[in-house]
Amino acid sequence: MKPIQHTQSSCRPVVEILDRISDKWTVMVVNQLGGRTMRFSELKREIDGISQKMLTTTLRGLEYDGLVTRTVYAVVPPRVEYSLTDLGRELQVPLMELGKWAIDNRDRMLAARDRFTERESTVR
Amino acid sequence: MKPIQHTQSSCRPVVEILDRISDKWTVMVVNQLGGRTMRFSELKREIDGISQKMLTTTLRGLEYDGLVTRTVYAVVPPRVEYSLTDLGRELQVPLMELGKWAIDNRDRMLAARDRFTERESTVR
DNA sequence: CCGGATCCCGGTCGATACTG
DNA sequence: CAGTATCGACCGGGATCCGG
Repeated sequence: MKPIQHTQSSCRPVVEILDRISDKWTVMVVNQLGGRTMRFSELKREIDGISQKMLTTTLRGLEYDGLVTRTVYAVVPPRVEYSLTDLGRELQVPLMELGKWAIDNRDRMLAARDRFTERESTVR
Repeated sequence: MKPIQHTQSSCRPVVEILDRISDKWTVMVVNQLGGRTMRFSELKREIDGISQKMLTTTLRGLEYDGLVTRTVYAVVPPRVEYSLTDLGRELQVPLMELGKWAIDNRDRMLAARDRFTERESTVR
């Protein structure tokens, strides 16, 4: 009968949600999709380094979670468009800040890595 | 000689940084570590579902990236303490907002999943 | 041709056991 | 207590095939 420490992190459910939204490709896709509607190939072109398989998987997950809408046009060649839902646009707010942090602090992280490596080589 | 579209997402470097900071366990560790210093076992206890291996790996990565400080006390039993650096505390700001979003919108995501599943079964 | 499904392979993750 | 070692399971990436 231990008292439950209700810190946010000791909850399995939160981990489960974080596992979906704090994924590298999820962050990239939601940030890229921001605002406007985009085609599959357009997303693939813009998001550097993503494989078509992972883009498909990520978009399916986002659709399942109600963050993205998928619209198929029965034309040839096929045309499939993706856009954020309301929930997706709300998620985009914290994700964009994360992306901004990444851009702003990249150099500091790289510098820290250099210091770490250098420190290691002097200690040994 | 194609013109470079300098949208944030088409930069490999940003993907590389995002890959490190938008990782499930990284988010959990930084959020848990917020403010105060913690021991290895304390982190392991608080972060639900993390394995000792992934905690070690994640902490090593965070140390390498200059986000966390690792302090070893030469006592027996061993005592190793971890705390956020200045850079880590700055990263914590967007990460906590992401965690907050996860908590606030969990139900909406679960509801969306139900709708998705239901829709699938009716279409078929 | 576009969007995506499938197969194979290599790397990563997790559980368990062991050590200073 | 705070890790390392090991091994099987799973996941991501690339190549290839396919349906409209």
